[in-house]
This record gives sequence, C-alpha cells and structure tokens, in this order.
Amino acid sequence: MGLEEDIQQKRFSTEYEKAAVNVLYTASWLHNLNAVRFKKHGITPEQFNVLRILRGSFPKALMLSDITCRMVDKSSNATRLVEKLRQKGLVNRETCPNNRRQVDITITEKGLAILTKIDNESEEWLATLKGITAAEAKELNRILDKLRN
Amino acid sequence: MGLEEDIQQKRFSTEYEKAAVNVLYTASWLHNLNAVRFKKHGITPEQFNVLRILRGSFPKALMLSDITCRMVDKSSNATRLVEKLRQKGLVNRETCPNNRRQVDITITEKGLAILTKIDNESEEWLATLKGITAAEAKELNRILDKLRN
DNA sequence: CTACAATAGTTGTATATACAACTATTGTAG
DNA sequence: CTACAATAGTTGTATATACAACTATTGTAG
Repeated sequence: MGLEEDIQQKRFSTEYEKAAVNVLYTASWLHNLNAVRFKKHGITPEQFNVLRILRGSFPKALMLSDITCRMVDKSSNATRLVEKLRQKGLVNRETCPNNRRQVDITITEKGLAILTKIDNESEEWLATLKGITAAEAKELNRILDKLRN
Repeated sequence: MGLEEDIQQKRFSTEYEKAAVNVLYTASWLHNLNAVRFKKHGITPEQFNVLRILRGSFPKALMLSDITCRMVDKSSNATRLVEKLRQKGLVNRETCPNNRRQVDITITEKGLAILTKIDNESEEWLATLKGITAAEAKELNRILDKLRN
C-alpha cells in the first residue's frame, strides 16, 4: 500500500513534497518497529542509540558532547538519556579527573550483554526490511544522502 | 556529506541497516526544517499536519478518529493536539448532535489563513529539497512505499 | 427491556524533544 | 594576576509520543 492510501491524502503538489512526507512517515514506521524490538530488553530506541555509540568507542569513554554529536537526533538530551541508562546499570559515568567540566561515560558489561542479545535477534528485524532488494537499499542511501546536501 | 560522517559511524553490517538509520536520520533533519518553517506561525509540525488534514475535508467536519488515522504519526494524541489548536482559535470542536460520543472538528478561517501563508512561503522550503532531481524523488517514493510492505 | 459488547474520546504517567537560562570550570587577553 | 570568554554539562518548561486505564454513549443478542 502506498503513502496516499496510508494517510488518505490524494494529491501532493510535487514529488518533492510527497517524498518529504514519505520519509517522515516511514521513519515513524521504523521507530515503532524498533520500539517493539527493544522493549523486551527494557530500553527505548533512543537509549539503544546511545548504547550503540558507547559500544563503538568501548573500552574508551566518551564525554557527553561526543555522544550528542553522534546521535541520530542531534537535539535529544544526552544528559537525561545517560542518567536513565545509569539507573539501569547499563553505563558508568564519572567526572573526568583532567577536566572537571567533562563527564566520562562508558558502557558496562550489562550494557554490552543487552546489545549482544539484540544483535542475535536482528535477523527477524532485517527480514522485515527485505521487501526491497539490496540494490534498492543502496540507492535509497544514495538518494537520502544527496537530499540532505 | 554522507550518513557515516554525520553520525560518525564507520561500518554498518548491511545496506539495510544503514538504510533504516538513514531514513530515521533524514526524518529528524526534515522535522527540524519544518519546525523552523512553522514556528513563525506559532504552530508545530504535528499541529500543521492536523490543520492540513482538516483543510482536506473542509468544510466538512472530521471526527477525532478520522484525524488520527490520516496522521503521519499514528500514535500521536489527536485529543490533545486539537485542544491546543482550539485554544489558538485555529479549529472548532463540538460534540456531534447525532452521536454524542463523537466530536466534530473543523478548521476555522484563521486556521485556513495560516495554511495559505505557509503555502506562499513553501518555495524556499522546496528549494532545500531540490538537491535531488524529480526523478530521484519519484524513485525515493517508490522504494519507501515498497520498503513498508 | 436488560446486560453487555462496541465505539469514541479523555486522562494519567513515563519517556523524549526543543529551547533557553543556568552553574561550574578552564583558558586567555591585557 | 584579573576579568571575561569559552567550554561542558544541568535544569526548567512547553510540546509531543506511547500506552494503559478510564468515562460516556450507542448498538445488539437474547
């Protein structure tokens, strides 16, 4: 079913306007899929994003601003997301001794274990994306990158 | 600049995973553009979406559930969005006399006037989307529609 | 007719985004 | 050295999403 049926809008003034709405609508669809996927592990898509970033630098710590600039959503509030993760024991946070303005964040073993579990379950999720071919996925990436420039 | 540089992630396990992140990232970028575009008119992107839906049926009223099922984000809370718009005088809402469970919502003249103003400013916004060709926009729409099925 | 299912919307709570004002610490021009 | 700019992060508030429990009204099986 195409976008027009999904949101019951017949006409878009241009293909560009339709593309913008389509990207937003598809992102909402993906976000919901992710929310379900991560829920059994007690984390949100945004918290998953932070954990994945921290795994990328593990065992090196990142400061909060490093996390923010790597996030999918730049204006999300890393302070509060990290605090949620800390309460669950998935990250450590401590003031950097060399520069007490900074806060060093590292992922814990428990955090890494959750990511490993999610990796092992990702086949099913990837299957839902395979309505398109690998070539189409590549073309999608190319067009989206070009759009933002 | 491609996705990898924007979020400083070097490798994705598949083109599919990268495409998923790319759609989410591009949607966040578009949402921010829209927020700026609508801000001078005192509405949010979500409120704009509701107004556009109501213009689509104008002068016929819609009930809340009609609005919800046409929205880009299906789980957003139409009750509260409509209440915000009513406080600004952009929509009317009254209990349906035939079925007092329903609430009939219509866009006001003031609401229509805001949409007209936004339409008149949309050239500039469309220009930011024209990094891709019309053919690429069409291909993007085709791939996104296919992805969701 | 009555009990109950279905429909339509509301409200409460946890989470997250958007933005601005704020504190604390560090760097540096003079 | 001192004043102030720059850096790093925190906190408050308005908005919106996600989900469940709730009220009110209407439809219908028996």
